[in-house]
Amino acid sequence: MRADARRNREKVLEAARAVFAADGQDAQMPDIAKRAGVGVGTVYRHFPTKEALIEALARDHFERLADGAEATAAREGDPWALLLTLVHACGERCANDRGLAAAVGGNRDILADVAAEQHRLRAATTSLLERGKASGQVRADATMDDVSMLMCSLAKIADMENDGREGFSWRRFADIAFEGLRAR
Amino acid sequence: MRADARRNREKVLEAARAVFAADGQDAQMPDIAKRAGVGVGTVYRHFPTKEALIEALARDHFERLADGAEATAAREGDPWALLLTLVHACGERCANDRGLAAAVGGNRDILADVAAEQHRLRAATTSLLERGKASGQVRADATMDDVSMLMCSLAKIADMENDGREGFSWRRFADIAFEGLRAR
DNA sequence: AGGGAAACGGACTTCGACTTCCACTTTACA
DNA sequence: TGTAAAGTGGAAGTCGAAGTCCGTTTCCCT
Repeated sequence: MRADARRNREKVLEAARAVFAADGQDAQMPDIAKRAGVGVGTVYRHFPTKEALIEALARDHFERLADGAEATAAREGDPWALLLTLVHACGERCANDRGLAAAVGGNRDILADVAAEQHRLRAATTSLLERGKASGQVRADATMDDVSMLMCSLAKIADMENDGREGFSWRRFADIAFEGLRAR
Repeated sequence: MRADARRNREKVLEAARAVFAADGQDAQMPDIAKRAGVGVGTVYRHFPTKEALIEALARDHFERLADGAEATAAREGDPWALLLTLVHACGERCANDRGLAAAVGGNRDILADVAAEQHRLRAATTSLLERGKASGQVRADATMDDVSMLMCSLAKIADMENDGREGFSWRRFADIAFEGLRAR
């Protein structure tokens, strides 16, 4: 691959990240091209469709999420606090990136393309969840899917907060909903 | 208004209800017209834009939600159970109607148009919330917005469940997240 | 009954997005 | 340096969905 091509590919990815972060899934290709300082043709040379571009970004995002989750799961200490950390990290990222929020709460097509990363994320979360159950802090019937739902709903609330919905706070919501997983 | 016009208006509303329930916000106008057994021109005669049609349906939905909430709030008995009933009713309706789910979790334009109905819903919920606090079942710092966020997230989870997302269950999620409002 | 206004239907227009195409430019290599 | 292949830009093409228009039909009132 030619050097200028590789450079442009990076510029496109970088621009796409920014534009999708700001506008979510309905970011527009010409905007991305303009921001990258290239023509739309160049964008399409590197990513045959908009969906392919979204997928590349989604993979990137989920990789980071999974990395973060594995790092958190590897830490010593209070499982409850670590789980909360993990959930907060998800909220934080979704709040800063509407594209990610859309991907997390999004259609199954995209999620299928990042199945590997998703699996790592689930595995890390599950291990923390089990630790939490063992320590008696997490309710015994909690499942990975419960945490999944929590994360997805969190993505939605973060997105609505970004939309300017009064009184909405993803941090507040995360704290409350997460309490529902506590053993009693 | 002519009799046939009124009849057609009802047919359109009825069809729109069904199509939006099944397809959510991206239901298509020709589909609605076909289902109603009329031409698209007739649909546009009664509702100048797609948005106007959505708004009419949303108002209808929120009216029912508000009515249900007020009825629940007026009942005697355990405030906690009544609040849960109310939250479940919201989930149930969202699960049965993707249009409603989209409206609840949706853009502020639509919600602004049903401000009055939303206000009744909020008022009824608030009164139950206060009863719950007074009885010591609900955490003292809970707010109406917390319940709002819970309902919106519930709409999202119900929608994802309808999308066929494995392991997702709005009832399960409602129960868990709602527990987060319990006083400790 | 009959005339005129209201309503209807659905082909057509518009519009806004994604995507393609190709004349031109840049790079890499002999 | 010259040349062929790779890459570029952005105007034009395509496509799907919303919305319009007008000849035809239906209804209501006298």
